[in-house]
Amino acid sequence: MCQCAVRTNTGRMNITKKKMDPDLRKKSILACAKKLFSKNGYYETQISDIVKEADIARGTLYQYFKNKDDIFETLMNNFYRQWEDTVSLVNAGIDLKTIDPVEYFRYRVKMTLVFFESDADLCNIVLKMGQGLSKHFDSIIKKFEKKIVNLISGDLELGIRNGNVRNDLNVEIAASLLSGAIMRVAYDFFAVKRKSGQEYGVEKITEEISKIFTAGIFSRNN
Amino acid sequence: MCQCAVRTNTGRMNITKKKMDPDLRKKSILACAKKLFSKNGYYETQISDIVKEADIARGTLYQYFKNKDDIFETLMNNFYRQWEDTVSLVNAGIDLKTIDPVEYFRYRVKMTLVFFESDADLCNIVLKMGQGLSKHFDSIIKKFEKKIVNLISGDLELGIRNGNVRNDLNVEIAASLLSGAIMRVAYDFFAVKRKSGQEYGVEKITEEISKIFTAGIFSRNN
Amino acid sequence: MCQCAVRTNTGRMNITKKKMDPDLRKKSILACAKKLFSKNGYYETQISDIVKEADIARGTLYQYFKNKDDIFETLMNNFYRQWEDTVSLVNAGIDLKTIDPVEYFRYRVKMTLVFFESDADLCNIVLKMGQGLSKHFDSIIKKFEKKIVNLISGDLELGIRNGNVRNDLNVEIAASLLSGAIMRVAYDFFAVKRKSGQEYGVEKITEEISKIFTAGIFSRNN
Amino acid sequence: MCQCAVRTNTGRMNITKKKMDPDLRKKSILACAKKLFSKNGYYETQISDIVKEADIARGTLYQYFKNKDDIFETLMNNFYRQWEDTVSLVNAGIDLKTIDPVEYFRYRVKMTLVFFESDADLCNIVLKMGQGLSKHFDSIIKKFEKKIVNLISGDLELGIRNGNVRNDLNVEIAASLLSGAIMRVAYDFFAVKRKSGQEYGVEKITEEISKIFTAGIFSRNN
DNA sequence: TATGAATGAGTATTCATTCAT
DNA sequence: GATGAATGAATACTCATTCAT
Repeated sequence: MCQCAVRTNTGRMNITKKKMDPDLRKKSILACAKKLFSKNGYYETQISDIVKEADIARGTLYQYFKNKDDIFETLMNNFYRQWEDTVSLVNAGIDLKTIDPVEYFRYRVKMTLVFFESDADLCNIVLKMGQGLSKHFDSIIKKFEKKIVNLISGDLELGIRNGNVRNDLNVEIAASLLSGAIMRVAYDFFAVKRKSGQEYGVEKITEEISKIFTAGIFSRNN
Repeated sequence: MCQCAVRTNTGRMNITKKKMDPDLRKKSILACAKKLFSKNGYYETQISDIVKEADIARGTLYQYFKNKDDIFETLMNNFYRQWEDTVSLVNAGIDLKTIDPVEYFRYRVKMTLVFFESDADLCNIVLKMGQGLSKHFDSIIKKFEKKIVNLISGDLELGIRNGNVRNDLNVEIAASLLSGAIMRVAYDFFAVKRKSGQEYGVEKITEEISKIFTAGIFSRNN
Repeated sequence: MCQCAVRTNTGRMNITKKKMDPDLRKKSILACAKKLFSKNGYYETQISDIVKEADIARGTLYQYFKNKDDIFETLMNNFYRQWEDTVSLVNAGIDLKTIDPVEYFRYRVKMTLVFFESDADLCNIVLKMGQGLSKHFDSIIKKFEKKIVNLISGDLELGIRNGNVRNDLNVEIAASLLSGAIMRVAYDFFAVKRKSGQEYGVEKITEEISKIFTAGIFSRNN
Repeated sequence: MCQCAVRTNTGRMNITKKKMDPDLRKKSILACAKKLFSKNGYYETQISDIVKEADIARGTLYQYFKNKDDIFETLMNNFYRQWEDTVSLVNAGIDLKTIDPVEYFRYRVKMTLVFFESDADLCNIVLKMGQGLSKHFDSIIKKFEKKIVNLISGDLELGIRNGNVRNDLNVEIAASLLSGAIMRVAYDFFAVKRKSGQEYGVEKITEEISKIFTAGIFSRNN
């Protein structure tokens, strides 16, 4: 159960009123929904589950959200905004002029992982269900997918212009590859809790990813 | 209030019945289902859609499949079997003793892409919906995911033992990364038809992936 | 081919909704179901019949009962409980020490008939469909059947010990016989409305049954 | 599986032809149906079950019977005819003029039990499902029920006229009671195999039933 | 005559949404 | 605002019966 429900028992027999700041209530519903969507997916999560988890009445939910889709969309938009904030260079005070390109790549990877690590449920929803949802959500998902690929493409093209990235690199393919690689690692190591094997932190994983893409996998003599 | 009808007979009456070889019919249903699952996902594909697409009666479908899940599972298992066949080294007559390690890596990547390219719908289903489905399908999906990661891990470990792969590579992370990278590229370039941009063939993409992982992304001086 | 509609909203729109005390509603559904099961049997009673009879929406029924079986089981359990209450000696303040054995037999018979007479529908369901239902209900039916036979057996054995019942009576056969006899009479005279012939009340029938069995079961000195 | 199927394998691959005397085939289907109706009841017995049990094709069944009801009706009518034969006095060469009334009662009871014992399945169907079936079968069931009650009533009235049965006996109630008693005993001891307790034969049970009813029904001088 | 693939009306059940209280 | 009983279109699945082979 969500811990966010404040109960103010005013009635006597079977009416239990709960007064809560609308903003908090909305957040609480979102939190519960996120948890359930993450665990069971969009289709296997029922309104009644969310309502139970949030400890509110069925009807109450509809005072905060137009419908089930609205909840999901809100979650996705939040995700999108947070992701933009996290990976933004501006917020970090990075100076493109002075930063070392490999350092720069490492930074991007790290921030992406940091973001995913910070909210396993949200990350789980996006990475797991990604594109398996109805046409309805396509636009939102696609927006995010495009953004991430564009970001990577931009970085790669910049690198090529600066001579830091080899100029025969196919940016389109590389961007697709990088986004798949990083998101999959994030999913495997942060979204689903690893049953066996060592747990790695963001630093360690960032390091490995950087090394692979920086120098490749094979020994130098190849 | 109640008409109390003893089940009225419902057999068809005056429309010509087309009998078909059961094997063909099953395949036909599977083909239609695959197309629709690929297009609309599992949850948004209705039995009635499949039945309409296959141009059969509702009941006919249930003579071939226990239920909706059964259809999907069959599809997934087919996918799994075909994938194993395609990427198998044995079938290709590869000799691990003599093959060049980079060549070997290129071969693995290529066969995976070949496989995904050969059946865009099947590939779409697996890559798109991957883990976003009900708990029900977890075992099948997980089996495939595990298999692909194990395969990559095995290859990497072999490479390390042979001195072809740098021995400080974290195999666990690298395997996750590689599977994500390759499957994402397959999805982007084969499953969803690219709206804009150039179309690349398997050869071209294999080449790019190999280059990135063989030597890294950055220029040698890094 | 497929319209791919994301579940359209289906809540009611413009018809006045009558809210009812849940307890009353449940009782009302049960009453309607009882009536229909009695009239048409379990298999020939459709959920849609019950829903029509109760003047509620399809979905409403499922807020009160898990499924069709659940309704039937509830009815049977109610029956069972009511029967126990009715035939219980405790409730009637009977003193086994002082009561005349024939009087005692008469009392048992009478209370059973009283019970069956009080609810023709319930009695009809049990007596009519008795053992002809699916394996599902076996346990409930069997429980009742066993209970009634045990009750009679117990009475007979007590009678034998007290010297009131002839000691060469085969209790097993007699108990089966008595339960069949009494329940059949109850069914013939209370459950199905007699088309022709005289209507008898509980008193009259009790009297007749007692007369027939008294001489055959009890010791001569009675 | 029914043992009645004669297989004449003429085809080679997947067509198996069985030629059988139409009368035998019909009997075989009836035997299988009886077994299944007895075990699972009318509604829980599927055509596909019967067909499997009889080891014939679905369509073949419909060459022998109009529909499912037809099979059941045939079974019921057979039952009815056999019962009439068994309990008929004529067949037994009984002389009403000379037979002792108690002996006569005992004979009736015994023949009824003999009949039920001879075919546990048929007996099970009738006794178990009795009146819990659809309106459709009502007429058949009712016919049998009425017949048995009439038979008993007739005997009792004759007894009264002859002074063998006490003249204050309520024939209507007694007939209902007797039919219920005897059929229940038949069901308990012959239709369902007794799990525990002693097994009694027809003689023993007839004896007990006679003893119980003799004293209560017949005039004291008997 | 035997077969069994095909049929489709019928049935139980679900669940997002509404609205009287 | 909060509640939760009521809604009913939608959906999966069944199974007696038919008929082309």
